[in-house]
Amino acid sequence: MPVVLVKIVNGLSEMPLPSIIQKEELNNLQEGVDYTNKYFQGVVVLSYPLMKLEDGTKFFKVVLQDMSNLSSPINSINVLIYGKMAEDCSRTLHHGDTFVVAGFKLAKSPTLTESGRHPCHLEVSEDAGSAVYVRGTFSRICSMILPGTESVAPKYAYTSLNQLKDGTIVNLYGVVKFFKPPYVSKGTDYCSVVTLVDPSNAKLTCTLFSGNVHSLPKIYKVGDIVRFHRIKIREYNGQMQGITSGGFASLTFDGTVGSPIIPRTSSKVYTFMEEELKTIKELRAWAASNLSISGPPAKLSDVQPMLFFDLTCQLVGKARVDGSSFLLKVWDGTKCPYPTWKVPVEERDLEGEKILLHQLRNLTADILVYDNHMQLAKSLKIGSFLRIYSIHAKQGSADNEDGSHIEFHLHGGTCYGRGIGILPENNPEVVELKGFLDSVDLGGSLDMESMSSLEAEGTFNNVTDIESHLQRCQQLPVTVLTDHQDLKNTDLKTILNSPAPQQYRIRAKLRTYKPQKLYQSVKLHCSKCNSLQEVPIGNDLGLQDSAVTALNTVFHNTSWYDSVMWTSEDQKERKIVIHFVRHNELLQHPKDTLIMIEGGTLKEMWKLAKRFKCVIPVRSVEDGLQLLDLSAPFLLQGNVKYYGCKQCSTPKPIKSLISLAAEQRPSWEPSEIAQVLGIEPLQYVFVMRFTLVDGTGPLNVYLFDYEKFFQIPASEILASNYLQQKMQMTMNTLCPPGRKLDDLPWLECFIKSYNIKDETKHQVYYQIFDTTVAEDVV
DNA sequence: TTAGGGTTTG
Repeated sequence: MPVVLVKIVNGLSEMPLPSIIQKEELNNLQEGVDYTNKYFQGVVVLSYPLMKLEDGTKFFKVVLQDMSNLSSPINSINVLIYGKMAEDCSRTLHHGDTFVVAGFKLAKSPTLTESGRHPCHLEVSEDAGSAVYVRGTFSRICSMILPGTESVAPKYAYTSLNQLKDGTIVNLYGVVKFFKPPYVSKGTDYCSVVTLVDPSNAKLTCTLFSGNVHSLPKIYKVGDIVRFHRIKIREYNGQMQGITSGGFASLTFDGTVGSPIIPRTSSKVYTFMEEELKTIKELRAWAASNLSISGPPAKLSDVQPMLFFDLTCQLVGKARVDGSSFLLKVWDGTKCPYPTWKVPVEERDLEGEKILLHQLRNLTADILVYDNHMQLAKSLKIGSFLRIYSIHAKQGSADNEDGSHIEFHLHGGTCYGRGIGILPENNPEVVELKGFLDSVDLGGSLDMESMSSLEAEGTFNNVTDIESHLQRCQQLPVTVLTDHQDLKNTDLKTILNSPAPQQYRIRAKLRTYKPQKLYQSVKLHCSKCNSLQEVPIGNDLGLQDSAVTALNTVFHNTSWYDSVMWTSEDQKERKIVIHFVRHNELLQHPKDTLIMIEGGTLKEMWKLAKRFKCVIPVRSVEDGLQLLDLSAPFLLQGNVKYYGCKQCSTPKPIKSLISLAAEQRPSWEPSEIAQVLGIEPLQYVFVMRFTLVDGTGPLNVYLFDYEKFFQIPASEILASNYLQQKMQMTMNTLCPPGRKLDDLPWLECFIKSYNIKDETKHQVYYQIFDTTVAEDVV
């Protein structure tokens, strides 16, 4: 039997044991029996320090309690572990863990054992062919934080949301469908309104009050899961309503499938047992298919005018504005693609690190908060991490001088959950944001926008400085060579009159280009057969095939993935199956997890792709899973749909992915996935025709670019308005609309000529190589 | 007591 040391914390509810081995009860253990194919399972109630025996062998001893036989006079046993396994176990095992020992030897204990303990002990080692499995319990984690709380857990009953009755006080679980972060009420308390749903399809809106903001649920986003204890149910306007009663307590959990189950609470004592772990997992799985939970919150770079959005950010400055509004200056490391409004405030009223405020001046957003939000805003600490809910990105008024700017308002009131939440430093999204903020280069290049703000701040002394800088910019070529700097320029006429193939350096102007609608320039290219094809558009075309047609869909819980099936609520009662690929028997963090989906719509797949590392649309066939027809993407990752070449691919069964899943740290690279699945991946590419002029003659050259020329990956542009705008701006710089030929900027390019011959004709084509848009243009 | 979900109009 292989040696396996598996640590499962908050993972699977069942041990991933080989089916050949069978469970043995404590009271059946007898000397002289062969336990090679048996296992014993118990909870670690005692462990001793790791020791070395006289011959140097490592030795570790634990006491396991048989939880299924607690009433028996003998309910625990010593386990002696030898060698490397002793070392591994001493590091891995903790009090309260469930420990499975397979393939052990049973021997009589040489000394008198304590009362209640079995007279024999288990001997475990790699040499004896033993295998051990460890499952950390949640109560262990709680007990580490709060020693002694796990053994006295009262048993709670939970009421489902469709069973609530007027005038009762109940315990319940729910998935957050809507919430208002705690705000100062007009009375004496903080208030938070939370709407919950659960698999009974009932809905409950709870109005929670507390003088202490920390005793209200710490909900950060829709989809979080809460457990409420002692909430009072009342009828209000013909509907059930929850309201805080004496002794109200709550736990809040991240609702993401596979993420660590760590309760957020201010309670000093709470219980959390295995059963409840199961409830959270069930609710997560239910919510994943039944609730529309938006993807990651917007960044400043995604902001669209006229919309409301939630922003996760860091506070860098704050200032009093007037009696009804207050200014928060925040950043998230990205830049809003539109000019943003700067709220004028008195220098002396602005709180925050002056140098940092200056450094971040082009990255901060001014958010004006009104009325009831002012009190909380004033109390915020500079440097803290916030999530501001339902910020209004308002188009600046047109009569204003710079009419196109965006203003950020947090209006008064709490409609739509409008408010400010303070995120703790250990919140995973804050940890991620901090990492990102640290990586932001504050040096930055001197772009036009930062120039004008510098001017406003007096760094540029007068208008002439700016004009001369502008002129200098215009003289520099807008594209540059990445190689071949030593070549001399050739004029276009000479190129046209020369035989192909050859390579040239040219200096020319871009008179026109095709396609004018830039999104039409994105194609899919097969590097094997050299074919080009259009990118399939939008809708579910090609994914119809993934419908789960048969009720007896192979519902495999195999060794390498876990499967969950849902039925959609609509009349079609569509079946959706998601298969979560495990790694070393464990479910990983969603961001590291590959999932496979049957019966999902493209929209659902996009949503899942935002949460999980990869999504592969599949269908079930008799002997397992297989890819859909290659009209559908074979993989969705991030914002990108990956397609395979129908002509050059030989799809293999999905189980070919096992080899990748078994890697130490599966990277789930699209290229690797394609390779093991027998797919020849198509690459996204920009294909454009530039008409260049230099006074000697026009020349049509083709641009065939994956990402080098525009410094924008062709694969990502279709999913990003921001990148499309950026590309449009670049093209406007290369070929400014409405400009006379004389006023067009120069491009420096490296081009190759080549021959295309067929039976009837012979033509010379030209293609741009080793050229990129200049740094100050991007 | 407060608020009782469904965007300000600065």
